[in-house]
Amino acid sequence: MTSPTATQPSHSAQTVSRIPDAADVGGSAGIAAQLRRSIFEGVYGFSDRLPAERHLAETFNVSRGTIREALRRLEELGMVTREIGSGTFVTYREFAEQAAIADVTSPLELIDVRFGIEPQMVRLAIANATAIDIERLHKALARVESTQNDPESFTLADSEFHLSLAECTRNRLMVWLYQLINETRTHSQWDSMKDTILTSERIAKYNAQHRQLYNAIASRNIDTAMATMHEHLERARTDLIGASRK
Amino acid sequence: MTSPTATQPSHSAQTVSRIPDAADVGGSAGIAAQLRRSIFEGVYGFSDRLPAERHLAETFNVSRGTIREALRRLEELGMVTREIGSGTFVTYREFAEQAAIADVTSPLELIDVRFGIEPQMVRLAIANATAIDIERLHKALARVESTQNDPESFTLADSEFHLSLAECTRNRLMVWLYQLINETRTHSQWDSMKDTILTSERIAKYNAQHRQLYNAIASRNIDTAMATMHEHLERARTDLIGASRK
DNA sequence: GTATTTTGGTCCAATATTGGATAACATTGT
DNA sequence: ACAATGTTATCCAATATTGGACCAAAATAC
Repeated sequence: MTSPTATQPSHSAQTVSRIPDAADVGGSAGIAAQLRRSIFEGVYGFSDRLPAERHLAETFNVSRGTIREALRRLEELGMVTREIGSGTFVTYREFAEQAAIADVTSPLELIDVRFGIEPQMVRLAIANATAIDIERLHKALARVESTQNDPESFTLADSEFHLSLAECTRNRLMVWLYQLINETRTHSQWDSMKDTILTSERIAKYNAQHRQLYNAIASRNIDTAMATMHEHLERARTDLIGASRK
Repeated sequence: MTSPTATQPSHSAQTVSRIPDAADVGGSAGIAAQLRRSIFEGVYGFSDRLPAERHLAETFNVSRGTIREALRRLEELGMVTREIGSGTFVTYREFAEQAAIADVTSPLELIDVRFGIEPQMVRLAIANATAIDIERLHKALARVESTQNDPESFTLADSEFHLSLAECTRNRLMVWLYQLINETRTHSQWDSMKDTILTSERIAKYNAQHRQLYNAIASRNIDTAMATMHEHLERARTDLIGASRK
């Protein structure tokens, strides 16, 4: 075996020596390659669950042990994590173009930008928000207030609250920009610091400011609203600097 | 596997193992994948209500608990929020294409956003600009000043000047955002108005402000710089409103 | 206004499914 | 003969699914 020509299957394409695809290699290595490619291609997106090992064994027509070996390789590559009783989940996330920017942006840089955008958002919101916008902002407020103890869900709800505020401006460019800023917020190094920073005490204080901000906007009190937003961002910056000192 | 040809046809044959789609994996994970895809595709748009849990349970032919688990995953990803007695609502906003946003953004909306960004840019520029940044800003100033009579090239050089200012902040997110704003600027309705607005007299006045701004930044005079930037934007807004009245 | 219906939120216990682990054996290539 | 890999089988621990019931908030009907 091993004569190079012997491997060519072909009746048709023998002219070009076909480079064996990684997936053609039999066994766990080939299966790992196929799964990896599927993940790269987006067949399985971030946080998706792969078919169960026993199902994969059946579809690939191999034993479960082989599948487990293949998955072990993917796990080593950091592309999946496996949870007993639950399944195998994709942890690989493909990056959008903006992810490059988002990844190099520090939380402090983010705050600096927000210091420009958000007070202006408050001003425009007071000038342009309709009753429907205020109502939506109120719902977002209720949601963020209901996440007292979980940093993860607070971060999410907080983003939604500020995005609702952006929508109050009735300025589509503003909304779009703020979406991009929010995106950066989830991808930046903030992600790894939030558990340290967001104690339930701090969350409570942030939420007090959220409510104050809402009240000021709903009553069209621009001075209070602007002042509150400044305090809000100043507090965020202070907490951030305090955390990076440690 | 001795006979190489027997088992692996690999291309073109029917035995290629088809990897099940993410949506085909059973249970809550598969349902979450299907719902997520529907949201991405716009079947359920922003703020739309998803079918009731009990209804989804019937549709997917699974128990309500499974549906709830799938929805919990979507909630975790920030794609939906759930309200007792009301329903499950989509909170995922589709990123509109940049060009589409640019086309529907009015020059006045653009000015409103710049009113937030640019004064902050001035502040950060004074705090962070290096000698090299100041030098680059100076060159940009020279270029914009040399375009006294041509609205087209003034618009271009003006964009470059403000972008150089953005670079003075040493904040990559700021630079990136301002590039997007500049993009909008060239696509917006501004394009059709600039020949009316940009008389050589107005260009001269804008450039006087550019120089004043540069001098204030180079000498780190923040009060003068901020005031000048406000005047600059205010003048742009006034000229714009004046033009749209005609 | 009140009453009814609909909706998501929660808990329970029985059952099914999943990944983790091990052992005995088969196949392949060296 | 040897080592590596794949196969088959079995059991375990953790989790998911199911079907049911009831609750609380919101919407709807009256």
